[in-house]
Amino acid sequence: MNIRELLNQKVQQAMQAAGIPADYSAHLAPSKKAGFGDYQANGAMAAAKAMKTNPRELAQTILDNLDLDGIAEKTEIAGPGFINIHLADNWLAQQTATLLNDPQLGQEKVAAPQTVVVDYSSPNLAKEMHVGHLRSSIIGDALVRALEFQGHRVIRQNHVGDWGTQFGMLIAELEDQIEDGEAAEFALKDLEGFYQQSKKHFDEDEDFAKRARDYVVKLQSGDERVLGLWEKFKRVSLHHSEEIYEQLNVTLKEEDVRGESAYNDDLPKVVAALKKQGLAVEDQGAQVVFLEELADKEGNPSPVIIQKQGGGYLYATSDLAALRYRTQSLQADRILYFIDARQSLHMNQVFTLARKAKFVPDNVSLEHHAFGTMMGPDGKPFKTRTGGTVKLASLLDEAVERAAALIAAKDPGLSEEEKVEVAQKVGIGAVKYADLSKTRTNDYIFNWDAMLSFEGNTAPYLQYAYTRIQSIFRKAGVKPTDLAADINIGTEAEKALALKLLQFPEVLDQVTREAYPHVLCTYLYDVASLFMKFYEACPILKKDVDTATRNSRLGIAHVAAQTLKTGLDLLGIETMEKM
RNA sequence: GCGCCCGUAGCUCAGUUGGAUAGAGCAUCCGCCUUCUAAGCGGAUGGUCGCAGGUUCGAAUCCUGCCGGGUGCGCCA
Repeated sequence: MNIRELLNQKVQQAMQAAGIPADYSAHLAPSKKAGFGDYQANGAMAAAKAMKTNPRELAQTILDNLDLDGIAEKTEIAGPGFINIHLADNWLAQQTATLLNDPQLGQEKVAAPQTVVVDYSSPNLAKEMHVGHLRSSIIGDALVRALEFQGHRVIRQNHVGDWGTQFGMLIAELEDQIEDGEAAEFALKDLEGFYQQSKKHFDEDEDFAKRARDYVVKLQSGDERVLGLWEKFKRVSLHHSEEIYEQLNVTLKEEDVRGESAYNDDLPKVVAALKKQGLAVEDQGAQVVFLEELADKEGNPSPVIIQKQGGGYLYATSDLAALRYRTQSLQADRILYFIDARQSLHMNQVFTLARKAKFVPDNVSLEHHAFGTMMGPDGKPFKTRTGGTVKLASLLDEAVERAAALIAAKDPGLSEEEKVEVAQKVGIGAVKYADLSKTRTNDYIFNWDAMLSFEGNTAPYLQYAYTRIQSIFRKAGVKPTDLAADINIGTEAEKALALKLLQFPEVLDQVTREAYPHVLCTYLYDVASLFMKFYEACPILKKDVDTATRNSRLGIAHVAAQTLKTGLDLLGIETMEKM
């Protein structure tokens, strides 16, 4: 049940019955102010303008044709031609009751599922994961979960950086250390340190550097021994990423990894295809495509190098190969990339070129969902005190430690085991929510105190709202599944909460359409706030509450809890029974 | 130089193909617990929506110019 869609259809029909051409939309939206009903249709004004008639009169004609019997208790025209719709309490109560035992919470599985390929996280295996990988990993994962919840077929693609010149250097270093008798796992325990060390050798030791360059060639020509060392390195580095995903509660698994190296065999084919089509031309010894589509003011086309002089390939080439794989082999209808905004030009070039070369059919949607940089509290890029890159692992550890300290200070009477669980879920949830709740396209300021303040629009506030409801059920000794599907709405607080709960599907629509998880965050915060108000205004277990009212309110509370739990789960944030 | 993103309350942020009196949280101030978790709720203060024009019934939103910040622009990924 999607209220917005239902009302939109009804108003749309009424508009057509009123003689308005079908291309004018009802422009239906939730009302912004309490006095303006629950939903408003703003389409009459634009239509009247085009038809050169009086907007209020046209709105009246639409109302005359609008049948909302049983759904709305009142419709009215306001201002220059707004149509305000006041939904009926009975209808809202009935609809809420249908959510009681519905794990989908009103979100029906889509009738025509799409195959959606989502490219996210994609760390460079040469180094340890750092804060720069956080946003892609958690925003991408939230979208993946939301799309699956709607019933789409989602294919995760972790396009890890596992190829390129730096691997020659890393393999040479690994070889040296293994000869010294160290196991690969031990040598690579500190991946970041290992990288620095190998870089140092490369810069300072000419023989080492020569060997490193030689290994790049051997790697590319398939030398078995070098390939073996490379595999060993990759396995350890991937294992490190998997540990991070597990702690972060990100759903990426080993089988979702398809790194750059997977496309090695396709790279010459991509170049050959582009040359054959006359798109790629030789320029200063390299193979270059000049895109007039992205030309500057003077008409200079935008160059994309797909093969270096000397024959090496670049990441534009492997991104093109990946696009071919995703459309041809994976049969994607939609491909989403969660990559830093700084790569916007690159993505634009790759998409433009892929279309031009017919690697991707017109009906496949290519979407770069960019995001800004993570800044420190001073507004500058987030770094350690010494100016180094912040490792993701230490950031997450610190989050859990800080959460544990707060729990210890509050002392809510939890067992040791519960404290560990709550610290984990609150700490990680706080970090993720702080990020997910901001519009992804902007840079965002990372601030420990704000995200863990346990007040306002934070993960702990939402988690707390959930535990409050669980506490009510524990106290009542009632299983939610035993509740009769009988809900009554008698107060403003109940109505406002019920209406909000029924809007879950329409919010998810927007989230997956625009790839904006912050919309879901705002929604869940509204749910939690409205529940808190309901909790204050509507006693449930107190003496003077009659059984019918008590059960109805338990029902509303249960749907609120499920909405919070499910919504947070779609964001990759866990809930707990007590905190 | 050119491209892309951004500029909203002291701070952090919302604002749904242009809609009604621009909204939250934090901070500050004032209230509310012997009764379902006060990690909560209610109220108050706080705005030239960067600046200037334009488009129209209507602009934070669209267009143009300027100011300020970020980021990117041929052989790294």
